[in-house]
Amino acid sequence: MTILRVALDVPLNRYFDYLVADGETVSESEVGRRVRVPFGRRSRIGVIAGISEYSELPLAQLRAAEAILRDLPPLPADWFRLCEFCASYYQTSVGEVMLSTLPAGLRRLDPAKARAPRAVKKPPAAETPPPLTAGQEAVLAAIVDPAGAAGKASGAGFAAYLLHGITGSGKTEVYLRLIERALAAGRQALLLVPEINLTPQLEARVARRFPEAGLVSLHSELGEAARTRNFRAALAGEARIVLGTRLAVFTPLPDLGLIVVDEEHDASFKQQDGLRYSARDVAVFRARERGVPIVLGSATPSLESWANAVEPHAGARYTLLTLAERAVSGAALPPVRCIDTRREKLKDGLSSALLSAIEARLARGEQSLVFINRRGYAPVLCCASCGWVARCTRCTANLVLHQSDRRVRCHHCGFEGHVPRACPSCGNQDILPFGRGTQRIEEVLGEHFPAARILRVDRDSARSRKQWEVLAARIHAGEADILVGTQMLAKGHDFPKLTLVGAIGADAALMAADWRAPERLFAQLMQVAGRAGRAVLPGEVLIQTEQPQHPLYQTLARHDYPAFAAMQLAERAQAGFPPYAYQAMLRAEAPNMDEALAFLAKARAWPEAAAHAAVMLYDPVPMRLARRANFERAQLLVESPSRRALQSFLAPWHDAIRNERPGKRLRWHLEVDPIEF
DNA sequence: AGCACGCCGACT
DNA sequence: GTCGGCGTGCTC
Repeated sequence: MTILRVALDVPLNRYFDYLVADGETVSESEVGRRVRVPFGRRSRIGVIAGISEYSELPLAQLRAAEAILRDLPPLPADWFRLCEFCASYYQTSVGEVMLSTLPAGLRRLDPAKARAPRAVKKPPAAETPPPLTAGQEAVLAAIVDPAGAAGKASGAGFAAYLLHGITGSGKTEVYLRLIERALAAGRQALLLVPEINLTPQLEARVARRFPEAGLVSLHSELGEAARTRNFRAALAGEARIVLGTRLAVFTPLPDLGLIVVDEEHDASFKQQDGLRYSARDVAVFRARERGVPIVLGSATPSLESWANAVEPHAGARYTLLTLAERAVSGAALPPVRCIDTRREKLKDGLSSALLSAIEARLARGEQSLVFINRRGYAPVLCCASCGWVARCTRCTANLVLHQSDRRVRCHHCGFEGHVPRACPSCGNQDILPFGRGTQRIEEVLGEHFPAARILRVDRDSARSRKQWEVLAARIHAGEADILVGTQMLAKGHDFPKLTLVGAIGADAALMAADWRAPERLFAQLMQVAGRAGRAVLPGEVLIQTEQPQHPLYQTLARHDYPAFAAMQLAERAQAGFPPYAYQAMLRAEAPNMDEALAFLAKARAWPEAAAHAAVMLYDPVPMRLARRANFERAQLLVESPSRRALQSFLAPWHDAIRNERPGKRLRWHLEVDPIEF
């Protein structure tokens, strides 16, 4: 008797056994194919995870599979191991991992007729690679040649490298050379990037360099058909290079020989809903499991990765490689200077030093960038006479004034409303904006420099990839003198005429309750500072701050990431925070805070918790944004110095919570390795 | 997760 | 009298 063991998209962590349909012959080679099966009263698409002679259930309870779908090559064995690892590590079911990482087109009951793949447009000439710098040569020499690992036993070729390269040091060229080696050895390469929308030129560059490699990209903005097509090409081995965002880490690659994670510190590698995984961590597991090298690159590595590379007790899990020089000769790192804003009265948030620096750029026909990580006009709208503040009725948050379209918006739930003419509380007409966002800075700069062409770049002005590309093209064409923008502007693009970066409002991150805020701020400022003077023109970075002596700014001014990281790691070690502890977060949301807290308290009181001595459960507390979209939210932190101990606690605990069957109005989830608090 | 079944309150 | 609330249980 042949039994199909099928993974299905249900939160039950087991496979489901099916009989083979009449007349079907099934062999071991069907493992990895999709299958349509009856489940409950409807049909579903599953994946054949195994074939067996026996079932634990009486045969009479088994139903027959409806059809095995043979439109794709079977998913490979290492893809199953990857999904199984993720299911167990992130406390979800195998079926959910497997099915949720397939493109929607492959989960369809009625498979759309596969259109013939469009002929791949081959880019014109393959371009000549630029000569390598000494630093790049050294880095490449230190990385085990994937070709050497080819054909060896599983695990033999694994090595993890942390490539710490300052902005403009030519990390991308290193990636390209490594990809070249992998391709030459007949292997596939997987290149993960944080947000492909912001880096269309990277895709173009890879395509130009490897016109024969059938490069495909995989990211969430891709249409369903294109995503299915690209997934298929990767699985069939036709695409030799896959470039994608976090979801691409699950792409089946039969000849995988190299993984690169660019900007590995970036928070967008962490999926924040559904299956809450870290694509960077999954990538490292995958490389180890497949026995291939992985390179994590960043100018400001995550402290987790940094510790893995430099901490003696981490046993040098990663090999640290450094690119300390900019690749373009003469393009030095821009000097970074703090402007002490305690010494002068600011004009609408801008210091005279920053204003005159912008003025000098205008006079020379160069571009300036003002970085402020807050969109909208003003974060607070307040009545001058009674103190009323515009608040979101559904969230514990203030409404943000968006002057450009005279609306107020909640940045957490999407609520939108008119700007009130008068104070709803006392009727006073003086409703005033407090604080500054990109729109207000844009306005203020317009008043100071009426002749300047100012361009604002934030999630409001660049909603889609297309809009952002149009803006980027205008900046490149020199159609803007001053750019005002959020974090968005810090990524990807090089603007040759940009020689001044001014950062305002950065201090907010120093006061933040989130202990990861300094790490993020340092990375953001380093990244945005890297926009200045990337070509021949020298650049300059000015940071407005009330704490110019702060070690974060001091190390930043010296471009000394290692010193900053050492400082942060010392603080983390002292406080017992990651990477010196492993964490999981149980979150609950309900119409009432009491319900959410009661649920967590019950979970905390799980009797068997006492048996896990190495695991510590904190008290349930309301989240910082305690109410969002009419749900009261609370969380419970679980922590252990041992990842293994945490894992062995989580699995039975998670089961116990699931069996509790909390009320219908309560939603909860467990997140492993949370990064947001 | 869906989607059944099943047992108690306010409506044509 | 029944329409519908959500508690409980199952899915190979």
